[in-house]
Amino acid sequence: MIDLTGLNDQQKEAVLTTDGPLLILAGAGSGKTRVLTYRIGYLLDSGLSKPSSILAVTFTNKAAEEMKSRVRELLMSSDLSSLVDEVRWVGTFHSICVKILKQYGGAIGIDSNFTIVDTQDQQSFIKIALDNCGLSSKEFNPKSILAHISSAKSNLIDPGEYQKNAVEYFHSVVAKIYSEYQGLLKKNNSLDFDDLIFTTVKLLKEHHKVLENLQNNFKYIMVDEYQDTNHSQYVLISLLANKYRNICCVGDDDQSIYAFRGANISNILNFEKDYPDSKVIKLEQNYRSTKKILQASYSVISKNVKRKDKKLWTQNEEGDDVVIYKSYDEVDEANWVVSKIKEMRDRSVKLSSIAVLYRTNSQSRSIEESFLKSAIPYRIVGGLRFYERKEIKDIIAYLRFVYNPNDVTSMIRVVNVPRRGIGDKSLEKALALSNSLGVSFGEMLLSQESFVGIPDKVLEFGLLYKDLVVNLSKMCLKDYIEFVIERTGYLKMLDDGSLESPMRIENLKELITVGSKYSTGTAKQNLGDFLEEVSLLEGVGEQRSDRQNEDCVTLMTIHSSKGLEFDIVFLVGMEENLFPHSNAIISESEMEEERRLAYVAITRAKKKLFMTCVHQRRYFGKIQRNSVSRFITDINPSIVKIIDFYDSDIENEEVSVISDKEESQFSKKFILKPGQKVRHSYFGVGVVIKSDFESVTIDFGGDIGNKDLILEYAKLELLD
DNA sequence: TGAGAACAATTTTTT
DNA sequence: ATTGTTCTCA
Ligand SMILES: Nc1ncnc2c1ncn2[C@@H]1O[C@H](COP(=O)(O)OP(=O)(O)OP(=O)(O)O)[C@@H](O)[C@H]1O
Repeated sequence: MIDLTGLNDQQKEAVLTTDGPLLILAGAGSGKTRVLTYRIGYLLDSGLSKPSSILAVTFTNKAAEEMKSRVRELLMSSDLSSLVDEVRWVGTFHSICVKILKQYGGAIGIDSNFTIVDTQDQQSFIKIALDNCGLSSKEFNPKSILAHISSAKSNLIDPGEYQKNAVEYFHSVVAKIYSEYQGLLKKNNSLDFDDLIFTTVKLLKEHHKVLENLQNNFKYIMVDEYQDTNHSQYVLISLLANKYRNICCVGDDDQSIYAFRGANISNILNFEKDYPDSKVIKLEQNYRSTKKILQASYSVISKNVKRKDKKLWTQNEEGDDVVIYKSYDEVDEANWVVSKIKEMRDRSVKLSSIAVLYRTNSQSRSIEESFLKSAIPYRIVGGLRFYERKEIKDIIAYLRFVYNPNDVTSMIRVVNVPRRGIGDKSLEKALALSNSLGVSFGEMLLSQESFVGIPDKVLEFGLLYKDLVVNLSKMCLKDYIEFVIERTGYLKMLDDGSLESPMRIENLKELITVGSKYSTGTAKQNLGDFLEEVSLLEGVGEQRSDRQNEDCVTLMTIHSSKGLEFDIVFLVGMEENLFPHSNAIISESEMEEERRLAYVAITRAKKKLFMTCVHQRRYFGKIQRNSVSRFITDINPSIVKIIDFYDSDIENEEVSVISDKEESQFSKKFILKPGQKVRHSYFGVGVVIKSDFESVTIDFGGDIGNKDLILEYAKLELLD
């Protein structure tokens, strides 16, 4: 039995409103995901639906994972554990579309063993496309072209239509490349991320049978984080829901943070127009955070002008002040965070209840280094992604070529890795041969005896390929991956005693671990599923067995933290130009998105929130100074406690906190004249060069030289 | 063909 | 600052 007593009245209503269109519009931590989870549980428990008739989608892997695990937990504790494995249609938009395309894609000429190309592959294809069109990739930035194509695809615009709409010269170039690019993908039996959705929509629109089939199957559809859907995803959902109209969308317009990749808030704002018979439920009680954290989040989000005001309340306790640490540089910042975490660990706080969040992936570097030194276990989500690492991509390329003898792209990637003396010339010759004979490159290698004119070195590679193919059905996937790494000479190549080699070998071991999940059946049977999992980037690298269950701190971008919650959150790099990011500051709408992002970040915290900013930070190897983020100064000072870096060496930092307004007010009154001698507690004695109301430049002489300080925080002592 | 030099890009966020 | 990409020459 599903126990609904853990829900408030509105939540209960949302769970029990099973039929007809339903929109749940609610702020952070108000239990939206909880409602979805219980709704799934209730649908199953009441017998209203079979597990396979429920479709629940969201946008990020992390959020999908969260939803899956919450559903599993609920079912396990409600005597419904037998159904857990049957709830199959819970996942990201992309993974759902892959499932649909694998099954029905044939109708529009999609081979069921298609590969999904990642960003790097996409860029190579664009470069080739440019080349084929006689255009230079110097003149036309491949990234920019890709961005245009991607946005076209999320709006369901195909190359032909794009061409028609093109006004500027650049657009017509994009149109040409777009068309060429699609041709290349097709030839390689590949789809990119945007294609997964676009193609599925096309399939549903063009093949009524398939659409009907799926419409009949998905009796209940639920979408989490609906504010993040783009046009193509919106159309997809509308199509699927059009029969039963039992569609439940959940979201929060204040948490829309993916507009940069085409997400459209009007999808959620227009829900009531799309479904005039819909019911709208608002949830206003926050169950996650303390009063102070909630207040901080409100003072940030309420500054957005293009926003429907909604206010959350909570019965949770007042909680502690938001602690702000102003550090010297990113190393100091990281060390401070780690030292705080150490203190907490010593007070037996669970590390898994702690998260460090940042705006950009690059910030994880300094934090990670500090963690490594301190030996505190941590886990980085996303970032320099596992699957993007060269060694992983290389082995995957071998596997793909084995799986699909047509996959020339993968073959080209590894044919000479490690070095086999196969250069452009030999390769071109061999490729031309297979092309002219109309056989796949793989087939040609396998029956090489029957072909003349293959270069010697390529023949040798062919023997290796043959061996790989033959062994595919002889062992399980885990052993097979190991075999490939060994047999191709890849391991030997890596093991060259260089600095990175142990790390790379470690990564390959991790890949083998991912493969070990497929323990039943041969590699031949599982390779397809494995490759699909890997290309959907579903948390590879986090599945490492030794890390999975270990109690460790989570490091991730704010974007990937959406939908999650932690007792303790550290928000690092709270500086102007970093967060809000410099690229966003010029545009009003992007600025609002940054602010929503800050709102998401703050509302991840349940009990304690720390924010840090630095005095100076290395950026492209250069030192940059930025002022404190507006998202810090927007918070009501009465719930904030500030700690400055030069005090932190002193034993008890709590004592030296400047929290009274009087004190900071007082220091603000100083207007320093050039030539004034001052003493700074960190840099020592110096001479003022120039000063205004807020900041001061001081020459400390020697190695330190000129420093720009913020008057308010640099507690300066005047000397005569 | 491969090694090394010269050069360019990288750091906004995800699938 | 670091890493990857392209160019040049032996
Ligand atoms: N009625 C309730 N009673 C007790 N706890 C609740 C209740 N509703 C939600 N919670 C708790 O509040 C927290 C936030 O819930 P949930 O993650 O579902 O919110 P959300 O609205 O999805 O948040 P977000 O918008 O940030 O994703 C969870 O820890 C959940 O267990």
